[in-house]
Amino acid sequence: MSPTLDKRDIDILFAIAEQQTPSTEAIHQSTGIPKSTVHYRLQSLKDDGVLTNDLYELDREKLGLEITVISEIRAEYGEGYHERIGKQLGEVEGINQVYFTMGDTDFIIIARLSSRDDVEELIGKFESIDGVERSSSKFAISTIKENVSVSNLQDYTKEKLLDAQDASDSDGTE
Amino acid sequence: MSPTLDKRDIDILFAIAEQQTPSTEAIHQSTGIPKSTVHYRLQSLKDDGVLTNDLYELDREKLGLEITVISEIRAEYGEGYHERIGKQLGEVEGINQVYFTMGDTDFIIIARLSSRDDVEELIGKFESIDGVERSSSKFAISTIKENVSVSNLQDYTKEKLLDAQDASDSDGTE
DNA sequence: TATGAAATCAGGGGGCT
DNA sequence: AGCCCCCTGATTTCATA
Repeated sequence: MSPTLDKRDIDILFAIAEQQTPSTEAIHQSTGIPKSTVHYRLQSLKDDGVLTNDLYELDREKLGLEITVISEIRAEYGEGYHERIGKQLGEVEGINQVYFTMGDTDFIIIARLSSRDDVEELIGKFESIDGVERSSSKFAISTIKENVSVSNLQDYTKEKLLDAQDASDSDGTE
Repeated sequence: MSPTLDKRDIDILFAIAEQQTPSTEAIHQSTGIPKSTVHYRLQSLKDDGVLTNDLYELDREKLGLEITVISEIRAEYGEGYHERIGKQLGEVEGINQVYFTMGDTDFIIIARLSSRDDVEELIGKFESIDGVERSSSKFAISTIKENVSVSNLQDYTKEKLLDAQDASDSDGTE
């Protein structure tokens, strides 16, 4: 089932990462691989599901999502519990990442929000999920490294994002 | 300084997220906003730094990076420490995200690796960074939700990724 | 599968509203 | 700012090895 990428595939993927663009032309220029071959390989990578979608990277501070919350969640144990709870966590507005872990916590989630009120709301939301026992949250003072693409927008409603814009307009960040 | 996105900008961004493509044409079709206006708005979003780069989303399991490690790191306190340590953490091979937090830990990092050996190596690496006191790591059994783009490749060497491919070839995943 | 050449189509710019 | 229209050039297809 493994796609088994060879050196050429990896070269192409790195070229995309380095030049920050998936353009056939750019890949061709930096790797020397003929344009149509690049095209051919890219097609295979997409078919194999290695590359999924082509989306822009997004600056979430600029979107007004300036607060990063990292929460550890402990949940009741039972048949199919993780799956259901994990799924529900993923649906909570603002949650960008959900990891199911082993050890003393069951889930670790990372959320991006625009206000203190949102944080309270977030915690309220996941504590109200059936099976969630308790949670412990931390703020990230700063995000030193993280890549996120536009698809994360689907974690929010348009309304929230518009509110977030208004908020950052009036808070002197102008 | 805030870019102040209006409803139209948000609509365009959501269109990209929903259709999983940043194509001017696709955005035009789904929003009804004229092509050249879409073009104009996209340009502004790029100029403002809201949209950074256009990169593919990547399936890291398929790349052979099947292990997710989440580590909490405690570091010595001092002038400019976080900045330096955070930067060094970001440079460790395999680390995809670095958050600087408040509370009982100083950094939370998330790494993607391909083998047990890599995990040991990873922990060795960040514990050897000057100023790092101790760390506690968890494995994610599964990643329920997460978006990542090709730029994450820069967290690895080509060699590692090729090795990862070999490993998944011979482990019966074929 | 890989490639060169040819055809197609989307992206980007000029200028008017 | 918004938008129509045209042109350029990148993407994709096709035929061949």
